[in-house]
Amino acid sequence: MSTINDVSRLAGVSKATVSRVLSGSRGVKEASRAAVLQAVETLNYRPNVIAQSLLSQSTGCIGVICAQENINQTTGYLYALEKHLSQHQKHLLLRFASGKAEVMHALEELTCGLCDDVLIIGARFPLDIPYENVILVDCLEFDAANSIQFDHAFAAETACNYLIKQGRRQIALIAPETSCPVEQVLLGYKRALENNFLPFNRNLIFMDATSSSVALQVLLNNSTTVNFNALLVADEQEAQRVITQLQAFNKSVPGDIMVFSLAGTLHLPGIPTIPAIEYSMDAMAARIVSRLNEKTESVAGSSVLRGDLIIP
Amino acid sequence: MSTINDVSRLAGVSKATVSRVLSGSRGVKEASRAAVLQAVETLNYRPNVIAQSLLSQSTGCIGVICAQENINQTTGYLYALEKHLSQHQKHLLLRFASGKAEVMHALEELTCGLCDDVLIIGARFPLDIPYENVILVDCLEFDAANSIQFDHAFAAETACNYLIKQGRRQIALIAPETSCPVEQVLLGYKRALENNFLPFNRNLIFMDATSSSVALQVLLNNSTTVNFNALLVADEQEAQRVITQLQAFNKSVPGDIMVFSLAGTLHLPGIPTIPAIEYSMDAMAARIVSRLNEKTESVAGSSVLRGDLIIP
DNA sequence: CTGTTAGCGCGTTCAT
DNA sequence: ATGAACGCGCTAACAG
Repeated sequence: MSTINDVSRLAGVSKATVSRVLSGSRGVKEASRAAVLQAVETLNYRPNVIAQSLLSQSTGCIGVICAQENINQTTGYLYALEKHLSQHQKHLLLRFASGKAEVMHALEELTCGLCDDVLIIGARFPLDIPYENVILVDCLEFDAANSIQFDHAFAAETACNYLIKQGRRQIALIAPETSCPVEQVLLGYKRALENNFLPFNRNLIFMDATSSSVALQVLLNNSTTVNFNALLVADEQEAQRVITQLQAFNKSVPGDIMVFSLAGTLHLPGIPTIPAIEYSMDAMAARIVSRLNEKTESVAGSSVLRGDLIIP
Repeated sequence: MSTINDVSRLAGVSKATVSRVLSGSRGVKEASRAAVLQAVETLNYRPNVIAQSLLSQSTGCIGVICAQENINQTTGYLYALEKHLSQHQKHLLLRFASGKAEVMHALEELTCGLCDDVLIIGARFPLDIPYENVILVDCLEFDAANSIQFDHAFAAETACNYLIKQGRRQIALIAPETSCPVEQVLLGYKRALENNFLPFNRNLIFMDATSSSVALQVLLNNSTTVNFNALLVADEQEAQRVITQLQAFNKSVPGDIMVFSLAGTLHLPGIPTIPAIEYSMDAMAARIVSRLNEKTESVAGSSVLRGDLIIP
């Protein structure tokens, strides 16, 4: 790769002039401007962004650490994020990490000058970040200063209200800690029940189950004593899993049991659409990018994103 | 962020000594080594990788341009790739691009010193790359020097052989140019037919159809004159789409028509598994990383990856 | 064993 | 208008 020295030599001017032509172009004699442009063309010169970064102390790289346990998801959110970032001349440095140790390790590697800022997405474990320029997206810390949250309480409340209006008053909830922030979900769940003057039945709630399959089985086994005609699950994958299991036990969906996904739908042909809360990945990306730009002006804070109700 | 100067000042040694301690640690007096380590600790100093990159002329960043038309896929391949790359101390710089212009634009932005190498994945359009350090993965150019190809001919041949052994001798093929390399697929398709002494029926082949739905409809409308009891499609998404359409026309799957996906399965609960060719993303990632390391030793070439047959 | 010097490629003074 | 010089943070070569 040719450098600015090669260009200045070929054009018969100094490095400074070359630099001037390529950046501002102001106050340069037309002759030398043309010569520089010509030399740039023949040498196919492009300024080395690393050298520029060293000087400007910013690389334009945004680290994105995906901490989702549930990796088998669509690229939807990465796509939306990348589109918004590249529109703002920023690069997306991708990293997957499961568990706190891996996240912190990735963070170490990205914050040595490589990335201007780092996003941590979907961590379902506590995380105390010692760095400034880190934004937590849909992570556990609710009150962290620099975080963008999905309003899971709102989602659960909306879900319950919808189900209740559909005549489903016995709503089971299977939401393991690893897939969603349980306190938030439970908060919304209870709020909806209260507002509809319905009793809270602890036997319908499964938050600590290691496996959602086991939780559902407990429900099915006790179905003579514990009634339920709706089921709230963390995401669409969980939904499909429980639907299969329900059908194996002769429960029709949504006839007997209405299954509701608290996060997203897959929109795949062949899969029947179920009611769900869906978060706009585009809105999320927009929020993130605006936050990144805000940071330059040293404004910060926590913001909350609410999902749309999808009705099949 | 503190610099090497801060450390050297605090430790009372020169920058060079600090550098020595942090890299080689060989031939440094124990006293000053301890002083440096102490200063590093208190200042929480970490070398700036950008400055190191400027000197070493390599950033450890690998650009990955995803040119898939079909974006709604799983993160599977990105996950596998990132895991392999980070294992080799390399960073994955992600970029989505549709169409040649966008790909070339992304390439321009990444090859200005930011990325040591660039991967272009899944481009279904011609692409003449003017740069050295670019590897084409599952792209159109079959004979490009630096490419890693999926053996689509082998996939189609395997698929047909399997279907024929299952008693399906009228195999329709819907493979639009945008989703797979048509020549390759057709090659394998024809080879299998020849080896099984079956006639080639042009009316079963749809390669240029703008929409696979239209193609299938042509087949269904002509079903009195053109028989088919198996259907080869590009990927699982296509498969689910055509299955829905087939069922709407009272064709049972796989009873009347066996649908075969030429690339991948989703393995989602709720979706019945169909026969398919599945490429190991882990094997692909391993191949890519080994090619990346080979390049350092200036060895190159084209290699081909074959997929596994998945039987439901 | 360690400090000094030079230079990676670039932008930005400060002179001229 | 433009060239020389400096510095971004770091490592490598040389000298002591």
